[in-house]
Amino acid sequence: MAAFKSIPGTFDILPDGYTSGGDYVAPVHVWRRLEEVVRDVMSQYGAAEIRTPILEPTELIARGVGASSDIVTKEMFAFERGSTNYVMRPEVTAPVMRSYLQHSLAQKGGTQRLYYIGPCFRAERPQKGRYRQFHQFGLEVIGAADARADAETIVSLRDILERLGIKQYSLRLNSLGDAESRPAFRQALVDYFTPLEAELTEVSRNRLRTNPLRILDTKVEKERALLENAPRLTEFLNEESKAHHELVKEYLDSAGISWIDDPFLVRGLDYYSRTTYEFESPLLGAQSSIAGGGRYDLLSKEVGSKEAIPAVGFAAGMERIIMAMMAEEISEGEQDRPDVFLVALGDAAIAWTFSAATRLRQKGLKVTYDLRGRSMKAQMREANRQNARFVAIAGDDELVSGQVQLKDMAEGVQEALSLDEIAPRVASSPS
RNA sequence: GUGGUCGUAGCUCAGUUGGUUAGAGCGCCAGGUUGUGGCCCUGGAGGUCGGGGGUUCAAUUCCCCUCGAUCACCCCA
Repeated sequence: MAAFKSIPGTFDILPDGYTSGGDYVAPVHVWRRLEEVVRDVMSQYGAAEIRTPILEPTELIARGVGASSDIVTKEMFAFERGSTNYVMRPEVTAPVMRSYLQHSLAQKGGTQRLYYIGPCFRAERPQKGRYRQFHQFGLEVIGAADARADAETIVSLRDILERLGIKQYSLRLNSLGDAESRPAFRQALVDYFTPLEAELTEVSRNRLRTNPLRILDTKVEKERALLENAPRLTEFLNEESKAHHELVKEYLDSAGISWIDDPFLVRGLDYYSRTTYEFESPLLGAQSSIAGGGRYDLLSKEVGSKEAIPAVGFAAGMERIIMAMMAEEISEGEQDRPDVFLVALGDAAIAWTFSAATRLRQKGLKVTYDLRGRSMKAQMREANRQNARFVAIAGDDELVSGQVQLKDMAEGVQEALSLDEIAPRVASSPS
């Protein structure tokens, strides 16, 4: 038993994949593959990367998520130091908005398309697909009210999933209406359910007070039946919101995306408006959401902007996407492998490996060698384990002649070459 | 925060109806090959049987607590 272990709900990503308590953690090259695809697709959409601090003022996040104080006190890693309250960011939308305002990015002309990749932290009890340190990537399109912006975020996410080879996912879509319709609907829902309170589960009774829209999420049969006659969000949308929603759906159709209109899809927070959506995978258990997004025209004012700045975006859970990739048995890119592994026989050759490696690396090759002075057999085994393309063998004879034996590990053939001939030879061979 | 299940080697798991030195496969190390990997054979290292307490002549095994893992609820920004 090791003396120290990683904090519950956190995990190491190693060069090789491993299982821990039955949980598979994908090797680092899978993560890099995902990140590459994200960067690639994001740049196709004209999005630029933004990196914001892990630590943010607690107040920023508290304003962002609204007054649901439970989230701040119980679900976040927050602490006080001196007179400042810090929080380890639980999401990146509010930080990006903060950064946008802080640096007056609105002055950079038109809309900002910003994407991020990085860790987030929530103090929840871990379960499948839910960790205390987890990783998200996301896109925020700030300064655009146009329905194309809403659709664009969805299409970019679709592109990323497709590029990764993920086939099994679904997209649910809804409109939450604007600053007037949402509170009206919320009130109507409360008015409808209050007389029925006795028929609700305890959970839903709590939601009735704290977050009535969440009742729409219920999985209880009886409550779903009650919802049949409940007020419909769509009835509360004004003409502009309806038109916006229709337009988003038209754009999605033209992009060839299939979606499900789900009037029960809600987000917990008040700053969302109009478009809201969720990508789900059927392969992930209870935490089936792989990405969620929507329009948040009201956030900017919550975090201190004088004017409302229209914005739309999504956040995607990288752990869950990788779980989906693993479940679909997607081949996940390649592990890094050395071009040349140097095998040394004898003390003179051991000293030679260092200078030879330096020289070959300066020519751009990936070069490794054994650091423990082991037997030739062990060195060959190590070269094989590292999946080296070539092995360069040097003993006393080779050091005298100035030529080493370069062995092609896949072909099993070898030839005598000088050190300077190695790089061209490796380059001419198919990797 | 609540509940279910589970903790034996690096990994996946046997096992002990409580009884001398706790096993296998894979992985790791080495030898079989005096300078050649993968396959095969042989050998080896590696475990205070998650931790603490209790019952007992004796606990890895039974009981309690605790920690951890996992799944679900809650929450979901």
